Amino acid sequence: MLDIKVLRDNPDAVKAGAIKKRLADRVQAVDRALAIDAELRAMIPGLDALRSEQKNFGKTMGKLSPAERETALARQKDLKAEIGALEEREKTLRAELEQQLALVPNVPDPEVPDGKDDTENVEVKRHGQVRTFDFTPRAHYDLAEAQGWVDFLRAANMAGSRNYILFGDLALLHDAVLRFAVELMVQRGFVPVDPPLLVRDQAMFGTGFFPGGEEQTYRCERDGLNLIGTAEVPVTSLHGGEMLTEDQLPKKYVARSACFRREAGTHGKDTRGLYRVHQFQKVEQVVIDVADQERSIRHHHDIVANAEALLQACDLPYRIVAVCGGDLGVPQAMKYDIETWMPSRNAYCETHSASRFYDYQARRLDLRYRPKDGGKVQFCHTLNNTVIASPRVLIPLLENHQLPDGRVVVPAALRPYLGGREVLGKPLG
RNA sequence: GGUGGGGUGGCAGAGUGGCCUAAUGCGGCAGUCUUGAAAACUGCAGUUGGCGCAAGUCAACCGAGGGUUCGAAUCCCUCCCCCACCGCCA
Repeated sequence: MLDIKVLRDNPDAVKAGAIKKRLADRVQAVDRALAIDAELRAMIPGLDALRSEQKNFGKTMGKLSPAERETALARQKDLKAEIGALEEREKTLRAELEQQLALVPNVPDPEVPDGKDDTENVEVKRHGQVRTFDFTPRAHYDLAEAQGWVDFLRAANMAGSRNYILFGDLALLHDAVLRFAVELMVQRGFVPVDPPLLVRDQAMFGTGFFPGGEEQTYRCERDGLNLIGTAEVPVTSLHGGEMLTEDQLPKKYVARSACFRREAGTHGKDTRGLYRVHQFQKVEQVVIDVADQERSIRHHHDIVANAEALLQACDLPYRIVAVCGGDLGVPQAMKYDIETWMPSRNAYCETHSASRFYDYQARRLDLRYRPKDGGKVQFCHTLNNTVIASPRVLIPLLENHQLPDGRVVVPAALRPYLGGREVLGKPLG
């Protein structure tokens, strides 16, 4: 949610932002919001004056003669009807304003590259050597199935497509990388959180997933609850509705959680293997801090660096892209994706997504703080980034670290989580 | 699931139809005193919106939404949440 004042002062910039995000259909929400705002502001002074008159009546009533009292009461009746009608209109307008304002996307920062979709994201950094194989490397699904580490068929039978069952060492590796990720973040001062996975609509709305993301979300209709697609939702909502004090900030949280995504509209895309699945585990980092653009940008770089540290510790080649306007979501002001090299796909593929929102989420969540210097109450800034998502990260781990015989080398950083083992699997024929 | 008690400003906590324009305390800010700090004292101060260059001024807000009333923090209804006890249960 943007401040209505931003729309008033700079409607063209807000509209240009929506167009840069390729959300042209939401441009009209700006004009609608402004029209409603104008009507509200035109009627409020009159309404306030009437309410003022009504309110003052109680003080004078006692001094009136019976006859005067009669006329005064008649006037009060009129006032009541008049105020009632105006309040009805005000209520409708405020609801509509809220609705339109909720549709207005956050304005992308100037540094966000122009572009229509993820093919036009701009690489800003590349790290690590892409491995060249002197044997024919196996794709992770072939390798894992041959090792008896994964079963897609039985998973599909019991749960439908885009599901998987991990077994044995791969189940352990999955857990190892997640545990490593949590510990790394705890070392870096983040507070571990184990949040609810089923949340109310307000949390989905507050983080900007609703309206718009309903189709991607599993919903428990009879309880009115939604399964989270990322721990960003409950963790960013953690202090929703609260008034924090500046000395409580920044809040840095790390949450490991299961994540659920319907992947509607992706039929036929990435159907093979562990890349695009309905349920996965993710370690997510969330930062909540004061309303300071420069600090937000610094946090943004920090949370990217945290993810990089993890990938480097796992000896995985990756690159960072600045996500272009057309690939940016509604609530983000700027986003970096980290893409890790996946030999079977012969490409760098998204494994991390680091976003900064400024106060867009905080406004929707009513997440505020009181500045130290006694200044005006402010909305917080929020950011988040993946630390690791598995099983997706198992793809590069298996494929980049495979041996010619189908065994897999464990990166040194993960060995403590696997009983010190350096290699997983048995030699394949 | 059942019964009962609650939800008031940053926090605690008074307030059962009209001087509530929400007491009081804590915390916060400014000042006096002090080498500095603490204590003490004095003053300022809720949030949101409208109008205004500003001082200011008007309105809304007492968990959410409806209702009764000339008038609601206060009475009624629905919902949400918290606490206590009982039942069931991982």
